[in-house]
Amino acid sequence: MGTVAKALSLLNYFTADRPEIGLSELTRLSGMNKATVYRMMTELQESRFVEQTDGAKSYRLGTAVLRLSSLREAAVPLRETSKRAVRELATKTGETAHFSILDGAQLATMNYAYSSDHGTCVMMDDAMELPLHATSSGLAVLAFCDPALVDQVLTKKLDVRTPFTVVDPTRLRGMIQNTRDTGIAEYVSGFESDVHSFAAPIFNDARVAIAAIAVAAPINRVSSENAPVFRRAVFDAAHALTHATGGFPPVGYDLKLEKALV
Amino acid sequence: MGTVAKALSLLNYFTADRPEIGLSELTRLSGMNKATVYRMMTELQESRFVEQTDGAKSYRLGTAVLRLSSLREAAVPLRETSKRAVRELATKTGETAHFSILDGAQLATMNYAYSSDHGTCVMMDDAMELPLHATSSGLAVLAFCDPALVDQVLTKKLDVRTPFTVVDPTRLRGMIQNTRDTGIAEYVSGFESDVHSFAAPIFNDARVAIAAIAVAAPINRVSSENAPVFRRAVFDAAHALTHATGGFPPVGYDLKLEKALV
DNA sequence: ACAGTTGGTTTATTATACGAACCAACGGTT
DNA sequence: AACCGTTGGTTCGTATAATAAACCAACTGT
Repeated sequence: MGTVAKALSLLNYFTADRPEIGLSELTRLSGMNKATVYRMMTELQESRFVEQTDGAKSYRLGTAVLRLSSLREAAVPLRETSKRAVRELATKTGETAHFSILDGAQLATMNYAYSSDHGTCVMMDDAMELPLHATSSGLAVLAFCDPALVDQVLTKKLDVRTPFTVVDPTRLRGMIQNTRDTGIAEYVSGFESDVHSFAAPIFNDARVAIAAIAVAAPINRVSSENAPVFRRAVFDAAHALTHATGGFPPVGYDLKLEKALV
Repeated sequence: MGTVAKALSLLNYFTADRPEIGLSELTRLSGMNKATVYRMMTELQESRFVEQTDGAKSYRLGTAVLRLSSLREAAVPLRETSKRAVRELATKTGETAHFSILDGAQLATMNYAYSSDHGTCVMMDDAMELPLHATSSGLAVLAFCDPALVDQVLTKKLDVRTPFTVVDPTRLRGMIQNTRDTGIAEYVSGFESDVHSFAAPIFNDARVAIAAIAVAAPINRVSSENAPVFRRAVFDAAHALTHATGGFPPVGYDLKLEKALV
C-alpha cells in the first residue's frame, strides 16, 4: 500500500458514530506512527478532505468530498434517481426501504425511507455500511457481480452480527446461487435480529450488479401472504432503477423474474 | 506539496464538463510525469476515489466520494437543508436560486433551482465552481469570512469572465466593504453577461461566513421596483439557513439588515 | 508533584516516489 | 505496408521524501 492509499485509508475511520477524531485517537485506530498520521492529516487538510473544528483540534470530513460527490453524481447519477425509487418503495410496501451501492467489499447506504403505516419500523443510519454476507442487499449484489468479488468476500473471516448471520462459505455460496436462480435475495435476521429483508440488484451498462434496493420489515409482519408483494415491489423498483441509470440486466434476467413473480 | 496532496490535486481536473479523463490527458493537464500520474491514479483507484470505465481506460470519480460525502452530510448537514431553502427561494422570487459552499478559494455550487415563472431563466451547471471575485455569492462570503482569505484572493491574478468582471483589488475591496455595510451582495454581469444576482452569506457557529445563497435574474427583469423583494427574499433564506444549520450571524448583523430592508 | 492525557515537532535513516526512456497496441494517412 | 501520432502501461537507477522514536509543552485529574 502506497503513501496515498495509506493516507486515504485514514478517512475510513470516520463513521456516522464517530464523525470527529482527534490525532491521538486516529493514531491508535490506524496503528500508524503518530508523526505519520499527523503529516497525512495535514496534507488531507490542505486538500480540504478534512477540516479541524474550531475549538477542539479534532478532525472531521471536509468540503472537498461534497464537491467531488456532486461531480460524481453529475457523471453517474444514482443518489437522486434512487431517492425517489426508495421513497416509492417504502410507500408501496409500508416498510423501510433502502438503496446501497457497492463500495469495495461492502455496501454503502446511499438513502433510505421509512413508512408511517405501522407503529414500528426497521431503522437505518446515514451512510451505514452493510456487509455483503449478512444482508439481502449483499446477496443480491454477490449473485450478479464479478465472481472475483465473491471469492474475495468468502475467503475472509466473516463478522457475526446476530446468531442467524451465515458465515459458512459453502452455505453462503448456496444462498448466492439461490438468489441467482430466483433473481431476488432474502435474508432473515442476518444483520439485525427480527428483521426480514428482500433485495434486488441494480445493474450497470456492462450487466454487472453495482447496487441493490431493498425492503426490510419486522419478521412478524412478513407472511406467505404478503411476501410475494414485497418481492414484486422490490423487483419493480430495481428494474426501473437499472433502466433509469442507463444499465442493463443480464440476458434473460427480467424474463425469469417475470415468470417467478406471477 | 506532499505526495498525498499532489495525488489528490489530480481529482480537481474532474469537472462537470470533463467527467472522464484518460491517463495521457491527465498527465498533460497536471504537468506531472506520466509514470507518477499513473502510480497515483492506481492508488486512488485502490481507495475507490476513482474508477476506470469498462470499455475505455479513462478514469472517473469513484464510489468512495459518495460514502464520504454522506458521512460529511451526516456530521454537518448542509446539502439537504439548503435544498429546500433554494427551492423555496426560486419559487418565491420566480428566478433561479442557488446555494454554494466555500471550498478553498472558490465556491462550489451545492444545489440550485429554477423557476418556471418566465420563459427564460439563468442556467446553472452541476457542481459549478464560482469565483469569489466575480459573483454576488463570492462577495457575500468575502465580506464576512476570515480576512486572510480576502487577502489571499485579492493578491492573485483574477480571471476575467465578462467585460464587467471586476479584477481591480481596490475596487473589489470597496465592493466587499459595501456588502459588509448592507449585509447583502449584488453583482451585475460579473460572471455571466446580462445577469443580475443578489446573495447573502450563511454563517457557521463561529459567526464566520462559510456559504452563500443567491438569486440570479436576467438584467432586464430587475428593476428598482422588485430589487427590494429579491434582497428581502435572499436575506430571509440565508437567515433561516444559518439557523437551521446551527450557525450564528455576527453580532448586530440581523438588526442591521432588518433596518436596511424595511 | 505526579501520571497520563492531548496536539504537535524534531531527527537521522532508509524506504519509496520519481522521471526519462521504453514498450506494445491502436487508428489514420499516404 | 511503412509511417506517424496517439493511447495505456512498464522499467530501473537515483535522489527525494516518508518514516518512527524520542521529545516538547499544555492540560486534567489525583
